[in-house]
Amino acid sequence: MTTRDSAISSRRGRWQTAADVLGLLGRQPGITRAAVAHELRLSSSSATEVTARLRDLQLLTEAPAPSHGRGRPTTVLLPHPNGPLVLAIDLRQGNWRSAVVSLDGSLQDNASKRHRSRRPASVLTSLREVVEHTRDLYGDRLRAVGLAVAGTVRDNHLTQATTLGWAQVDLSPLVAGTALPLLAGNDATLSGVAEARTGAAAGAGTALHLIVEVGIGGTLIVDGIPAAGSTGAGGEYGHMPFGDRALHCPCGARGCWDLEVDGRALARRLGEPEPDDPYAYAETVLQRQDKEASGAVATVAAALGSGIAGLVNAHDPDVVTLGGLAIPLRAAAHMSFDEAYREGLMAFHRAEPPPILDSAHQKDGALRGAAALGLDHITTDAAIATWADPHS
Amino acid sequence: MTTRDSAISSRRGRWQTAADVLGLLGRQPGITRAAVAHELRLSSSSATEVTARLRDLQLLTEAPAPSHGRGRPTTVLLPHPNGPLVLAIDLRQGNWRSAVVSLDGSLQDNASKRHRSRRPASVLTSLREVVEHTRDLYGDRLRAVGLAVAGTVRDNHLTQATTLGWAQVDLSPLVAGTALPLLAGNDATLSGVAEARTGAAAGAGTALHLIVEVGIGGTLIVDGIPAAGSTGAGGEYGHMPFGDRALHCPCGARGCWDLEVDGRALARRLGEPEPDDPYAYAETVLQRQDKEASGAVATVAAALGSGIAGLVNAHDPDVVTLGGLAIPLRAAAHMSFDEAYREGLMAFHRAEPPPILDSAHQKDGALRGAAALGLDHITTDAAIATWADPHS
DNA sequence: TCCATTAAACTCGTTCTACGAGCATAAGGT
DNA sequence: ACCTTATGCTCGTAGAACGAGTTTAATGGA
Repeated sequence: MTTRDSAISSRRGRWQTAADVLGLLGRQPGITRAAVAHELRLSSSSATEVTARLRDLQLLTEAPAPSHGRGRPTTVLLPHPNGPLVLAIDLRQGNWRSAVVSLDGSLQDNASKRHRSRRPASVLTSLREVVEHTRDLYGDRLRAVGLAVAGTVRDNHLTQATTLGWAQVDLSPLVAGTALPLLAGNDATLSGVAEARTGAAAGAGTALHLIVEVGIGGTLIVDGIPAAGSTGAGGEYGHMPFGDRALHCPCGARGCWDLEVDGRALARRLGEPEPDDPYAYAETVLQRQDKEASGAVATVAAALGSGIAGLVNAHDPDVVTLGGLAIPLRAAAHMSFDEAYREGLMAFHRAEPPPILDSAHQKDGALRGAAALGLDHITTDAAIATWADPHS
Repeated sequence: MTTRDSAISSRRGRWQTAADVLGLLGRQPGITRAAVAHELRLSSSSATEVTARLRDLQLLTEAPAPSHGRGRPTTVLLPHPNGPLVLAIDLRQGNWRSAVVSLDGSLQDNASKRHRSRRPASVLTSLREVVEHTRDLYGDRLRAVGLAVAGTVRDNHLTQATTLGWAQVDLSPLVAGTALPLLAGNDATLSGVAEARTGAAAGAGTALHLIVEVGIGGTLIVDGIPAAGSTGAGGEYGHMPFGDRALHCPCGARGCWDLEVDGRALARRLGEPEPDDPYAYAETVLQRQDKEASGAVATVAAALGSGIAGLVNAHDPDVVTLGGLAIPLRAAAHMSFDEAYREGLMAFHRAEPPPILDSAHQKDGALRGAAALGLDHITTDAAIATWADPHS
């Protein structure tokens, strides 16, 4: 009992306040030291102490802040040039993107590449090279890898990835041999996290994020944390039975909302066969000016608006953010969308319906969400303790 | 948008560990001191210290625990006979119930009374008498009042309460003059909290709780915390458009799930007029043995099962718990319910569908949830500090 | 019966975060 | 120049949690 295996945590919460400061730095880049002290309710002496410790550890640096009115000027907290980094990767259907991220969430060394082959082994090898290259470049400064994938992730295994056409893929080879922790998550979930942390839903207690690509994905985010569910499959709003029960969904259920809001729905309305690439198909339909196309778009936009209303009734979010095709879809048929949204709301919500905003990060969302996942990992109490004393 | 200035300050306060211990006492009544130390990862010296402090403050007492095998026996932690108490109240349509709750969540002094008049002023006066009587009985030991109401609550104001027929009622008169904090919440939400803490969903990371009474209410609970939404209206699953869009719901929207799963739906299926009391009507239909009734029950049970499947697809809960009429409804038409549930699930979930369990607390759920709300309030760092030094 | 074994509680000295009080500092305003 | 204001710094203290070592109260075998 005396020799407890708690070698990791010398003392509980020892670096907790330091972790909070670094977390704030990621959520509000460029925040001043005085603002940090105010937000975390620290006394000025504590702020002095914690920043001094973080400076000593090469976790952050300070630069003079532009002064506002009287009083001694404060400093802006910035990530240290030798500070820890995270590699963020967004694995998409046709390509991947990566970036190296510092504690303030800023992206450097952006890279991207189309898949030569879409087979898991090939893609993972390609990504592993990125990881190793980054590792060679930054050495011990690189502390974690955050990964966004278009699929359901649980314990670093893909359990479901219909868009990629993968199944049961172990993602851990990505970091095998590097001793780097891999933090993987669903792309829609992570883009929602990015919106809630630093995007259009920043500051919202409850935020709902929805992305239309092929079908619809999304996530409910409460206080910055996504409701990931038991197996990481939380946020599959596309498979709520909002639609026509006569329609069979590839998922096995019937009447899925998925089938009403994407390129497949547009094709059905236009009497055309199901497109191979529903995303590209939807983009072409959205560019057409004819009456038929705009009618189909209006119908689909209405299905989107009415479903969102149902989710707003259920979750009562502060704000809803949209990504992917949902943005041009709404823009192309604002009237139909708004009407369906309002009519689907309970009277209770109609006086002040939650605003529906276009996502601020757009295509960067998933990458920034992956970055946030990685940063969360390296700004924990335990991770800072390890950084402070690697031999502990 | 709500600003979350307090969400950030997760700093460990002076009494934080003591608060954690008391919180554990409420979740696992009868827990031993050794188990607490193990769960909170405290060293034995810390456990000694924290229990000693809590004993000195008359927050808990210790009793010898039955020994299991060798070794020095540990003690069971029990609420102190002079320790703090919470008054829990469940305000229902026709009556109210109350109980005095100690730190282990046990209910004493149970009371209940039918409303003489259903008008807000009359009911609130009646409840105020309960509060004052309890206050007189227990003095300073009474620290908070937890209240469950069948309506939407925000900042201790009822903003919506169709079953009670109330609107915009300020609940604070209940505690006016007593300086007691009032913690009010929705009854469905709170019964879900009770299930997640100490009931059928205990230990679940993500739990979905659904209650059918008149319409359907519920809540999504992540790590013991309900997703209350922006204005406290989270969990209104009854107003998702799972149903027939031709049907108008009193809420203003169309096709609400609400209309498919309660007494009103049964009446519609049976070709009868809408009942005045859909709950009682449903109970009589459930007792009928004829073919027509069982057909209607099967249809309604299927609507319930299929909607739950949609919510499971969306939230991926570890477990679903049922309350109210949902329990006899499922029992009466298990086949229809199960079939609709399975068919509505995505293939992904079919291998291992989340279990759907009857609630453990049944009619006590809301009361126990109100108790949990109150206990949460008095087991915070700040509340313990005030208890320790009332003059601070 | 006695004693080794075991798990847990207790004691003591140490570490270290956060704080309060008081002082110093760097701006803007008058 | 001098006051005002907001902020940062220094120093001493409080007190929670810890590690190491010791004690205690049970079981179970010799």
